[in-house]
Amino acid sequence: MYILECWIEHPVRQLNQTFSYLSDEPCEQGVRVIVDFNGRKITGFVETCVQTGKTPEELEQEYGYTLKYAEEILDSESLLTEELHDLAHWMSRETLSTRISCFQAMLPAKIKPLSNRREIVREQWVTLSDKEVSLTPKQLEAYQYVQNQGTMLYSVLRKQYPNQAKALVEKGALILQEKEKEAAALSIQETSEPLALTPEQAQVFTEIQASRDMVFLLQGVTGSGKTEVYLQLAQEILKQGRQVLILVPEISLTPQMIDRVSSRFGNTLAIYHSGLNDQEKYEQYRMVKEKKARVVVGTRSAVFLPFHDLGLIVMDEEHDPSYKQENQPAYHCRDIAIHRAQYHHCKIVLGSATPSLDSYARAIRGVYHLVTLKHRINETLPKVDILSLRECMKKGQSYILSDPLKEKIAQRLEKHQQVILLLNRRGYSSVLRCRECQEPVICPHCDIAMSYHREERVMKCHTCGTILPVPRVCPECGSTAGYTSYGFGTQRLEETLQEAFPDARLLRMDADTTSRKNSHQKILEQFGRHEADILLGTQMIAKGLDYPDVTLVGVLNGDDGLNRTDYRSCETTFDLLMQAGGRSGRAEEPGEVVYQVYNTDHYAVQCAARQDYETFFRYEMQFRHAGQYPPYTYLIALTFTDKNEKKAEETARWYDQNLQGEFRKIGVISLNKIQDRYRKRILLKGKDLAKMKEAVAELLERSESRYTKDVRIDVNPMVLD
DNA sequence: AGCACGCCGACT
DNA sequence: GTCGGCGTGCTC
Repeated sequence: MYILECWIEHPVRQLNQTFSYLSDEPCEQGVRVIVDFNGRKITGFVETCVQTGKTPEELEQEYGYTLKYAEEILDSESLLTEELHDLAHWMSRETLSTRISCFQAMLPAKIKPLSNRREIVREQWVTLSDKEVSLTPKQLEAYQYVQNQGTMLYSVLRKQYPNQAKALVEKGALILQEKEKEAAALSIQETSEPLALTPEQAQVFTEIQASRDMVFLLQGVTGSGKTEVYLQLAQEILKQGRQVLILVPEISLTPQMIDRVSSRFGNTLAIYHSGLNDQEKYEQYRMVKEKKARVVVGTRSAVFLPFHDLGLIVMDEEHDPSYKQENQPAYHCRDIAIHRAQYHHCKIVLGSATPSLDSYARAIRGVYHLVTLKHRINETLPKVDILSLRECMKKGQSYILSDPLKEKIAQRLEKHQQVILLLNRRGYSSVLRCRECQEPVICPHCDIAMSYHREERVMKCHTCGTILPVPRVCPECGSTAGYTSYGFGTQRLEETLQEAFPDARLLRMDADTTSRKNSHQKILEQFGRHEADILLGTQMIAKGLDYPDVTLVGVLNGDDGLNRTDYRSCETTFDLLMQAGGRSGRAEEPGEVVYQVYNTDHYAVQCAARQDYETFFRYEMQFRHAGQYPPYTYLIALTFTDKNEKKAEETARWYDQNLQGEFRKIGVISLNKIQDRYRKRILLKGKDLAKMKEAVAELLERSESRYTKDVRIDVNPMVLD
């Protein structure tokens, strides 16, 4: 008899412990079992399996309760390597989340320990049997068809010989076997040869190669050729027979990165991202596990793939916020990647034009090895114009599209060149305010102003998705005076542009036009084929795009982000402006960039215009120091939600009173209500993250269940809203 | 989270 | 008298 210690599939913090079950059969750590848990059949995840000679009665004496038998063992071998198992343990301590939630985050949906998981797709294959049977001429033909193939899919045979296939199996001439569906290997020809490195690239390449350090921060201005350095480093690792992981922020937004990697490494490549369905993810997972995939390009979740022998991890655009998972477990992909690199004794290259302040500060302190690419390949920096919207509006110009920008767009259109316009706000106008009382229309479920979408003539809440008609009567003051619009979004911009340039072909890209699968790629490909003159959209178009015909990039309301209260708002604004600058003039034509902003003198705007990361870094670090924000301190955010505002408040206060340690407590702060749930937050700020985590973990441990549910914990939060 | 147990209001 | 409201507690 065996005793299985199992983690139970359960979202509740209180149940972050193993439960013991009996089994007559042994099994490995990391297999799933079906168990009866308080009358429900749910999935468990085996932590240990220990043989015992004791009888059930003796065990009952020892445990103080009756152990149940596990009802079914689902897997014959562990779903996780030892490394990944330990990683889950480490991750749950780092992120203060439950063990089962970590396992779930690491495994593809098909094999997650989830009770409602869907089945792994199996398919039927036929092979020849050695049995001698008499066949009709047509059956013989079908038999020989299989003989030629050796083995083949039953479904394919049926299509070819619909009347013979079944008979052959029934006669015993063919044997039917079930197999797990395998991913079709990508059949891409390896077409592209390594490019010659510039002296600067070569210097960086050899510095990384020769160094014995593990973590590298590659800071390179946009267009300096970081990708080629990654690819050549990867090439070296592949020669040694080891695997390479290339992490990117969002696959659909970086099609050009995929193209380059796949044309270089061809069919040893696996691509892993959220756009794949469950079966596709599972197939890629197995490709990695069986070492069929040597190079993997993937988003955040690809950092958990079961590599055996990683030789290199590359994390492109390391500052990108999509590397941080906002759901529990709220992990940062960078931390996981570095942890895995340690295990595999391999190098990890964090690359960015605008590294996160945390990473750059670490690089300066020598924790990471800093390498830089200061020059663009074509040696031309884009010319950046900072246009003051204040000035333009004083002259009575449009606050959407100023005259100088309009002028520049007209010039490009005349020359049949392309223009990209960035505006970080979708919809038509950001808010509608009552003409009488000036109150905006607020979402009934969230404390957030709704935005007006002109095409559908409705109000939308961008937080919860609620859609409402424009109210005829102001709910605040009862006036029927109507509304005035303030601010503007991508829809309004599109309209203004079309009026100004009736002949221009426009493409809009934002969350409203890209809701369907692959619509990102379609829009980008269309633009790439020059089927449109102007691409306008939210920041999703600011990432790694590289179109030779684009000679003008405009950022509208580029400093909008500075108005946010978040401590990172300058960093994100700077990043947006820098990325925008990098999009223009990457080929022969000189590029031009226009920032249409209110705060022309702000250091984030000024430094971005000069593509000057170092100066921005120095300014921003002063600000962070003054406010004692990261990277000078560490933060842990605890958010409490409840439909009942008093309950949320009460729970938050309980934590506020009971959390003790060497850190400051900021709160209790009321956040916006979202989807009818009130949110309260406490922020811990301190110098010793380990001690802060310990204090929170210890309090969670001794809390009653009413205090541990609906608590969201975020260690090193990226956004504080 | 579910599901059972438990103690007070509106019904046959 | 009982059916059922959902507060509270437990899950090997």
